[in-house]
Amino acid sequence: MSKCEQCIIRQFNALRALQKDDLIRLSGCKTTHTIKKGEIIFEEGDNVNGVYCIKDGVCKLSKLSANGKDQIVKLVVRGDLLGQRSLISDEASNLSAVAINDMQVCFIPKHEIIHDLTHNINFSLEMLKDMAEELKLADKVIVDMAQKSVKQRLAETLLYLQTNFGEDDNGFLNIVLTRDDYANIVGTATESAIRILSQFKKEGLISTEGKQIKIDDSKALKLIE
Amino acid sequence: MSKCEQCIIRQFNALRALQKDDLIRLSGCKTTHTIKKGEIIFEEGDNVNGVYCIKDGVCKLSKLSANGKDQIVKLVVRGDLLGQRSLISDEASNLSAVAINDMQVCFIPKHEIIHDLTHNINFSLEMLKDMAEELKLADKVIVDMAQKSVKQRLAETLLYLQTNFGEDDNGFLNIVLTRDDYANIVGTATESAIRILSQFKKEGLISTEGKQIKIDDSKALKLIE
DNA sequence: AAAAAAATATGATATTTATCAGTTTTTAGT
DNA sequence: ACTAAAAACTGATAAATATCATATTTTTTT
Repeated sequence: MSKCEQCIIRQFNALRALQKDDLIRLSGCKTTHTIKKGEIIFEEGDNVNGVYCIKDGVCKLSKLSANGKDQIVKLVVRGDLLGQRSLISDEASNLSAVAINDMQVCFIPKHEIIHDLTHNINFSLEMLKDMAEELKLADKVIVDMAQKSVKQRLAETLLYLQTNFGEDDNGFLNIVLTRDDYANIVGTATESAIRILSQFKKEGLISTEGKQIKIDDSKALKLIE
Repeated sequence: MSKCEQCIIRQFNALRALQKDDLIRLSGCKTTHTIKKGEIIFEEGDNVNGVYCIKDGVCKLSKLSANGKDQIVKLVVRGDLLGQRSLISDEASNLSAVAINDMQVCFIPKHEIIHDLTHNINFSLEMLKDMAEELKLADKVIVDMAQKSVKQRLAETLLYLQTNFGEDDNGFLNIVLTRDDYANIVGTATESAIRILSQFKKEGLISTEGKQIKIDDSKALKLIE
């Protein structure tokens, strides 16, 4: 069982504000889990009862729309917390979380997080800062959704993945999404996402090998109108 | 000069967590302002240096997109705070705020808010809760933008205005927006917003008198596809 | 290794939305 | 009350995107 006080992951999120004794307490009650690719961590409407600290892997946060399509709102990655939003509001989750990769996570029960939030002002302030940052990002997504074309949004998504996940030795993006995921990030029909990726390929902006995507001309992707 | 400790508006936002002595301190350093319809409160990129508490009136929070159109992200109303997001992140504002009505606001300097955030855990927790609520709302907007048609979004906006602002004696919405504002909330071209409103009118869903809009058939508006 | 299922791909077409151009109506300023 | 400017409106058309149908490829299961 790994120890929170020795875990470097906490430096990436609000848990960095906790002191040694708090971390030791967390270590005692947290549980570590392996989550397989495709597994549902929680669904819209579930009571989450705690916070997940992502040690490794990626999951998608999505919301079902009236027309039956899932809209991916955010990718949650190594170092992020998952589940804080609804914990703080003390309500069921407004989003579903599904693993995109095999994941390693620690689950910290709600009670413990509440304890730290109410007793450690540095922790609540860090949480507040993180939430403010998330809100800013969400505002940006709203504007992009409302004002940019599907092609632009898809190009931006590819560039986002490049800067945030990097590339492997062969130049492929270090994250593999289905075409359906791309469509659900960008907010379009799966066929449209596929079509645009094909077009990018024809124009030499990207190349693909199965689900893997390589960005060949990021400059041109940035200039997509 | 009105006194914070006697002001009921604070019950509507995180300031409700403050005790009498804190409120008296705020009273001493806050400034009260009248803002005329159309006036800019702050712009994207401005340093806001404090938080506005809205005593009366409405303003729009918007962000300029690459194509030169403003996207309205949120309407800020009586009882809301304005400017917390960027204050907490300690950075320039990511949004512009423009008065839609004549407004009455109190401006509380950054330093004072920071003082309360760092010394009063109830206050930071209330702020955190408010921010979590905002984030949930933003997630919903993202999904709507991505998955619903312009017509649906416009219908929803009308219903939102009805429930949040109510109607006057003649049944008109208690808030008056320009067609351009409607377009910028919904994320469409001004002509498209106008066209859809005209269509709603023809179909008997709404009626208009200048900029004023009356909802005649909210059931039908809810069923728009 | 074969069969079934799922994901990817592409074409044809319909629908939605944007753009451009111009007219009418409303608002604001003197 | 008059004028100029801004906002609202409408039509014609173009562009973007969704939908439906179907083929191909990849993945999973047996």
